[in-house]
Amino acid sequence: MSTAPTTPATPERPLRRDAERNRQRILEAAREAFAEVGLSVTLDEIAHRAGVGVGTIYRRFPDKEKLIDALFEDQINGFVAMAEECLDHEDAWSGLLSFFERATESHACDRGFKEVALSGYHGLDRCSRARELMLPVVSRLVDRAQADGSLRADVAPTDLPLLQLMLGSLSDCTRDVDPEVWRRYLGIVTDGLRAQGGPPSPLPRPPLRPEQTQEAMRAWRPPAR
Amino acid sequence: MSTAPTTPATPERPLRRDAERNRQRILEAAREAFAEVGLSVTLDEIAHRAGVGVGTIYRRFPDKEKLIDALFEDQINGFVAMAEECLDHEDAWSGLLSFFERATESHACDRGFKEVALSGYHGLDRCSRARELMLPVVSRLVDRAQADGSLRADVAPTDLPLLQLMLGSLSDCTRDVDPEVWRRYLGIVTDGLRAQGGPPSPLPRPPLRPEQTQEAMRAWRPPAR
DNA sequence: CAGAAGTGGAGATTCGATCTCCACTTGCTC
DNA sequence: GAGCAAGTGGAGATCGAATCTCCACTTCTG
Repeated sequence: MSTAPTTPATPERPLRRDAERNRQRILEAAREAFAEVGLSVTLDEIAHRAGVGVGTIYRRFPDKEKLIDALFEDQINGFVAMAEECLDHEDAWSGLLSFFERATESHACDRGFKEVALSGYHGLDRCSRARELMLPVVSRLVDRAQADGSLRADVAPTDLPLLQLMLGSLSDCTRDVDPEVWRRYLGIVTDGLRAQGGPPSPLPRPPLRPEQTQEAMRAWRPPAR
Repeated sequence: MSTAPTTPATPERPLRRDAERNRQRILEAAREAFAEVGLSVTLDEIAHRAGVGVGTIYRRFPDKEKLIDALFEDQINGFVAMAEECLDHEDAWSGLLSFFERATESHACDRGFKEVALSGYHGLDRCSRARELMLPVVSRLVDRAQADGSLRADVAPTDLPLLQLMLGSLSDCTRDVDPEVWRRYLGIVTDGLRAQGGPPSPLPRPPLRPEQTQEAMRAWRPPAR
């Protein structure tokens, strides 16, 4: 969300003023484009949004992967920090819910981030290292909520990323139709995770209308080969 | 599953015996390949599996789309029939569950079918006509289960295809790791759909181990552009 | 104002798919 | 079993979409 304080280039020799300005524009445009379209946006598209030529991008970043790595490092570390904060909720269940909701939200708002966070995407060392930090934190969230009897006993920490993945693909194809409707399905899933039944919790969003559903399905794309 | 009685070519003039045999091989190979890989398998791959050259495929089918349309017509009609059968369960809830389970199963076993059933995939007239028949049937399944108080009152018929879509993308990336684990997540989701809480229903499959989860995530691919 | 730094964007390159084409092979009919 | 229409394989024409290169030109800075 915030324009992160991305590394201001190696200060071996400072960039010319116009060059530095372009560098920032590229980073900004890339963040935007990755968020909207996903990691598959072309560099041509990014260059266009930044108002520069492709050549300018290649002058600053050796290749597309390096650009991605530079861009998402902060974001993925922030994600881990968010999970840790959720451990501090005094109520274990609401801590878990809060993690779940914020995680799904990040995925819904930023396709690029979702792809970096969920997939292997080879060659993003810094990002994949951060990903490894997640499982332990998630385990503690799960343990805590099972210990106090709010989370059903038969779910495991490894279930969470997979549930995230499911919700992520839903939000991916509903985003243009109703960008918040994923909350409805998150509600259904989390009701399915509670240990003791009670009445279902009210769903935070109304269902899609039939035409909206049609449109969402039309927006669905099979996974890339 | 069954080798459907696909239209035996226009009987204007019967094919030579070897040609008809090849035609069947192509259909069979295509069914297999679409199921395993999805609609994006190349015709080269299909030709290879069928033990014929690409040219032979093009002699029988004007293009890839026609081949797909021919292949999935029966299957999608069968799907609608299956949904109608589920209306006959005397218990509304188990009818709904049964539909849900069998639908997810078809998607898990056949990537091609999933893509035809869920996405718009333009230009498959016969298939898309069949898809339109679904909503009314699903509505009756939902109504019935709400009328007898087993299904939570705030879900709508349009929720079902979207829940299917979620489960479908899960099964897509877990299929090589544990082809049945989608049942676990189906269990969580359907627990979230029940009207009155009770104890959670036992999950039909154990969770994935951490390495398996890693592998499943590695198998995840972002939607095609 | 000189020269170093930076730039744009056409196009070289690679890749992976669909579909064409024709010299050759096979099956059917008489 | 001969002759010919039907059928075949698969190399390669063709398309499209992406990454990345290159260099004549522009812009900054000391």
